[in-house]
Amino acid sequence: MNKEAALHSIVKESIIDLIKNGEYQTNTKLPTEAEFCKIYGVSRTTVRTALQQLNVEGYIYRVQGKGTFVSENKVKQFLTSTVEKFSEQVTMQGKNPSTKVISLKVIEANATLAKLFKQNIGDPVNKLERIRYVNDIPLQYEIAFLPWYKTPGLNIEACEKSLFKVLETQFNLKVKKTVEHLEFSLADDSISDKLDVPNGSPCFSLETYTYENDGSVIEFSKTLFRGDRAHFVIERNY
Amino acid sequence: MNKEAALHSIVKESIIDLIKNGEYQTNTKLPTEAEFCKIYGVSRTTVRTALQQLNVEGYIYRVQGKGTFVSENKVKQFLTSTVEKFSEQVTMQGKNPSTKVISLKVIEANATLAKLFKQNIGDPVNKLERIRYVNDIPLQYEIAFLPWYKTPGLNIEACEKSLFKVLETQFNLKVKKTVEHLEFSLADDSISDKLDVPNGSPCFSLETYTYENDGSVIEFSKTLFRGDRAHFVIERNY
DNA sequence: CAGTGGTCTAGACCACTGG
DNA sequence: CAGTGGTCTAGACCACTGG
Repeated sequence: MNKEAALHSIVKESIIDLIKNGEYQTNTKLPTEAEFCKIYGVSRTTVRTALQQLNVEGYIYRVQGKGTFVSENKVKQFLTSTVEKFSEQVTMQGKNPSTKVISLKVIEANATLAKLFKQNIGDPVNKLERIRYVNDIPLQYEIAFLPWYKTPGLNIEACEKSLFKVLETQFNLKVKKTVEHLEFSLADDSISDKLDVPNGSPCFSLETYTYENDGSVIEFSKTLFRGDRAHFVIERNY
Repeated sequence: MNKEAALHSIVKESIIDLIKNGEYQTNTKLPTEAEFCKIYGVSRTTVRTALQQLNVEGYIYRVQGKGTFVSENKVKQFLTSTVEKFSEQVTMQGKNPSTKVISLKVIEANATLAKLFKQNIGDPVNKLERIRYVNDIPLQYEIAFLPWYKTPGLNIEACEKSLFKVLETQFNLKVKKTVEHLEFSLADDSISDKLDVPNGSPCFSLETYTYENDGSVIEFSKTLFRGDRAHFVIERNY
């Protein structure tokens, strides 16, 4: 189903692995572009494409005239990857993540969901409720909606891990864009119960729209974070 | 002082201008890569570099086999550009932005600032306090610190506009990276007074570290947003 | 000065779109 | 099938770094 990965992706993933395995240590110098060309047997353009992406994603930094270096192994809680990399991020902070699926059911689309997914009212939609814990204390409560025709047979086991990974491997859906809205809100009865906080506690409300290549929405989710335990880090390279 | 802009930057800025002027309308097709090559008399690589950046920044979207299109003119409140593009963002939402400089003074670096800017304790640091209003209602209160040796003679008039623009044009400092920390906080006496909200009102606290090319910090700021009026949108393209 | 990343060119082949 | 963006190569010149 999947076409072969592009060369620059292979180079990129390979370098990420080497960084994670400790082959390339933090703040040490990576091979030069010319050396990478030889190592992987590809052109400089291909190496540069890989390195540019690693730079944007924060793995490396580059200094003209000096070289390319491995970034510090800091915790990068990109807002845009809260769904995708929850477990990994928490683990990197030396804590223990877990996910509990509250429910996974197929519901009928209401007017809002029908419009969002370009379906008709009453068409089937997967509704997934999850709570995520860090060291067994609840951090976030999440409700996700996915149109059934794009994600038939979504199963609970897969949802206990990464939803994004499931979309890509099981349904061959490639995420092109995400738009997130972050606001302040207060825990109501239902939320305070799920996050184990008093009614009226401060929370972050994060609504996420996930788009496919063709511009259609493949996921809409609403996540509530405990205000006393959530901390977002946004890092951007220019 | 500034070296000449790269060709791809010139192409990029030119296309942004044409979009803003309405030459290229929302959701219509842009010229093809080949056409841009002819228009600007540059290679396809140069055109693609420009278009790739425009894609990441949300100006355009691309569909293989079809073409390149102008994105919808939505409000993009990138968290990372709250400082830089405050006025522009607010204006796009049809509202009236204003900035009031509370104070601009030179203080002596304490231990934290000294360490951050790699200076000695007691070295001079610019301290800038501002309040930003939308339709004359306060939205955010900001304290920014900039090491004096990098920003000598910073003046109040410049600070009423864009600090980032001043850094670039007046001091020739190019921003390479920003790291922002977003947390929940409650307004204390001082803040509640400045933002005109009751003591204990919910706020967003956003701490920003701004880095130069060589990895040194050129700005540290702490901004408090009114929780009842702030709404962040984070958009990312893949 | 040699080493290294930044910019740019010209050209080739591919995958996807839509008639 | 022609048109269009995606990937890749080989090669050139430049700006910046640090001995």
